[in-house]
Amino acid sequence: MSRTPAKRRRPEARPEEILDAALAVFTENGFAAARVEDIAARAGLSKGAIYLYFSSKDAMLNALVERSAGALASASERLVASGGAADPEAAYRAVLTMILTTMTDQNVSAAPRLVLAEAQRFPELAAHYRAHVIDTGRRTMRALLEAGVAKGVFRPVEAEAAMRAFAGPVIAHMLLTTVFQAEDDPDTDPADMAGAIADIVLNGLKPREGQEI
Amino acid sequence: MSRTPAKRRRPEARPEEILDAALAVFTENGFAAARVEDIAARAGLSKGAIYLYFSSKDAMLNALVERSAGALASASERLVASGGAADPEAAYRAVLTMILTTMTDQNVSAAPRLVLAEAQRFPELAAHYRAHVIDTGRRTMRALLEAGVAKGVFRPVEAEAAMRAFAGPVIAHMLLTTVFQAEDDPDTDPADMAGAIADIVLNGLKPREGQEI
Amino acid sequence: MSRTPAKRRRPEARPEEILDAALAVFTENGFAAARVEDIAARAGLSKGAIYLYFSSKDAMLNALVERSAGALASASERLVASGGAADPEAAYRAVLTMILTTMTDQNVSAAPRLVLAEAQRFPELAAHYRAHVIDTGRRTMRALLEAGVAKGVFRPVEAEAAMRAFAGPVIAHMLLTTVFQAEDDPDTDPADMAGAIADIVLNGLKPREGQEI
Amino acid sequence: MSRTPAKRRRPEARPEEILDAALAVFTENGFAAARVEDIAARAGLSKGAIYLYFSSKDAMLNALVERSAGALASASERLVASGGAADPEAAYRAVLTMILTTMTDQNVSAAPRLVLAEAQRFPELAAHYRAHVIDTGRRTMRALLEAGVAKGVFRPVEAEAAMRAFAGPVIAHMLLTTVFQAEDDPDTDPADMAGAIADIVLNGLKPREGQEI
DNA sequence: TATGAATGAGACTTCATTCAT
DNA sequence: CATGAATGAAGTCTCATTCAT
Repeated sequence: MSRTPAKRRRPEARPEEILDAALAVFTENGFAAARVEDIAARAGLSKGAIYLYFSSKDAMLNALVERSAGALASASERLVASGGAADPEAAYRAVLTMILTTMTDQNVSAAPRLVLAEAQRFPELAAHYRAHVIDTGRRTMRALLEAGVAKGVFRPVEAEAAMRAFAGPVIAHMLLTTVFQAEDDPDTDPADMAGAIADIVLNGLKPREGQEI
Repeated sequence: MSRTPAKRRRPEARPEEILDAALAVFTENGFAAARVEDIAARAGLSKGAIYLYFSSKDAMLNALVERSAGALASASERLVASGGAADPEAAYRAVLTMILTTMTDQNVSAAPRLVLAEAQRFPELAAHYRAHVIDTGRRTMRALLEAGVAKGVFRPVEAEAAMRAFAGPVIAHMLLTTVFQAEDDPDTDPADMAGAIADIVLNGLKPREGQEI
Repeated sequence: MSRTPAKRRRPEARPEEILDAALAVFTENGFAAARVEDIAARAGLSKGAIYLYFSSKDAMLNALVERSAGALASASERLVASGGAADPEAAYRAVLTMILTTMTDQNVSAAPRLVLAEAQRFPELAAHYRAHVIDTGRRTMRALLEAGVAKGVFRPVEAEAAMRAFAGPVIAHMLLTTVFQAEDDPDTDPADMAGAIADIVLNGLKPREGQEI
Repeated sequence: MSRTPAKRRRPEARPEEILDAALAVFTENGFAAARVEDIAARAGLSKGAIYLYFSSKDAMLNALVERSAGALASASERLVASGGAADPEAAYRAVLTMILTTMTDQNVSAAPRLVLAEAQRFPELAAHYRAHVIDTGRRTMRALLEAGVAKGVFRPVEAEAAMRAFAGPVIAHMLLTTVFQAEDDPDTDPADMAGAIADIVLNGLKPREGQEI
């Protein structure tokens, strides 16, 4: 008459697991339409247990975004450090390839997409992302650009425009391969796509003879 | 078994007015969190009156997206037509300037941003936008690109990559100036930004001597 | 540029037409779920016009029931008058045949069924029907019974029981052939059914030899 | 994004309690006009709790009717079994007395009355009752009748007519003592009434000398 | 008289959150 | 720590009723 042992839980990683579940449910249904109960079920917990780890649904969203922002920011920071100065062109290609490859993965792009979707409704969230992700990215690119100009491989261009030229294609690619993906879309290899985009953008930054600016 | 009444006249443009109100409320709060009553209030109507024009909240979203998609698609189509073939570079500059200028207006960018936000949750909506806006844009760009290659002012580049290079900066700019806008952000002139971006991208498409592909 | 003439209306009978429409819609959907707009449509009028003739939905129900009650009561009263005294047995057979034949018609039974359905919710309505229809019926039957007893063709039986024995089968038949009718139910001829029922009930009222009460 | 709480224990008989409450409210106001909140209040629960047990208001009505149909059908079946064959006349008297006694209780007659009221609007509901209650009753009566004919105590009469003669008075009595009851109505003892009705109906079924059919 | 746009109360249903166990 | 029954606020949608035309 004894019960089955049943799986023991590893309670240390609980919050992380919950956030994973929350991210999945949020991206699928949108934050407002996501039900805490679904998140709980996905995390293998009961509704009530969620509140032992997070004080509210909002708190989960915040934690999620912060986690994502932190990851992206530190990734970005690692990039500047890792010898971008030595060969800015190669660095840019590497960065682009890496980002496009990662972002093509639905799981990785989920958090940024979630931010995109909810930013309007939660300004603090947008602000956080802006402060951590966007500004870090901006610094990264600016550094890359300055290094390139210093080495003579890039023309001196307006930094904000360069930033849009750099980051825009990444966002476009992410959207086209996730939210706006059609079933019959041929899925291009992210690395190839990164290469092709880099060809255009880097070429666009090259100094042209007989050109002042 | 009794209620209270009220009055008002019907400017037969009601549906449009309601959609305008809906767009505003949806972008502000997100679709799920938007209350029909708020939309009604903004449209100067009572809750119930909304349902004389739209059968449901969902129907409003659909109508909204269709209206926006139609507008964008026809704008895009007009572009191909209007002598892009004659001077693809000038055409690209014109297009970019136009789009950036319009999209900087919160009211114009509202619908596309709404689609971005809700696409995940409403796949049919994403499909509609994809079929009408994205595919039309794709055709437009491809035509521009081919014209340029034919004239020898563009290198032959991978069309999908070019599309990301073309459209990406626009999206990036829109996001940076709307959702991720900080108060202390200097607001750059859209035309200047368009010019700067065009410099980079067009330069990136120029044939370079001693270059095969 | 002239408009078509369109059918002129006969405005005198309006209220009656509206009541007919109301009866149809009420029986179909129940009073609460019936929509004034549907009644109006059925009557060939606009929603608002209904209120020119009836002050409320409730008023229509009342008028309806009163009309039906009046008809039934006067029919019942005519019965007593029409020489029931001469041959009570024949009179009972005639009455039963008549009622069963009429009640088998969905349109005729509609009002009584409506009363049955709504009586609980509208006590005044039930009271009205009771005072006009049921009590008149009760008097009719009592007269029939007394005439029969006087002539020696009926035993003296408890009047209330006789009333249930008389009226009950009619109600049962009405319910079985309307609300509880199955498609594959053979539809018996009302006159035959009336005859068969009369056989049983009249036989039940006959004096039996060696029987005191 | 926040609510208030409360508590209570679950007597695991919740569904039954809710159905009892629902039956009361439905019969009082009719299904359409009944408010879930009132049902909840009568069951000692909050509005929301109802939906933990029933998925909708409709579901409650269905459950209610099924519960009632089951009870009536099994009661009816028990009757056939319990030696109706031995003495059909006594059996009929017993059945009639029992039913009239039970049905005079407002609580017992509530469900059938509800079905009567809503049958038109919910055909599946009528069909369910017909299949389970009416058909079972029909079989019961037919068995009783055949047993009586076999024993020579009943004349062979048309079964459908007999059914109406049997069941009709019960329905009539139920309606007269519930929905159409006047305050000043003397309330007759159900057993007496059953006896008086049985006298008439059974007498009506007796074979009469010099009678072929 | 007749229309039908408009109102707004109201009802069902959902779901974040709490707390007794 | 965990559960899940319970609460109740809130939101969508319906529809009786009114009134400007």
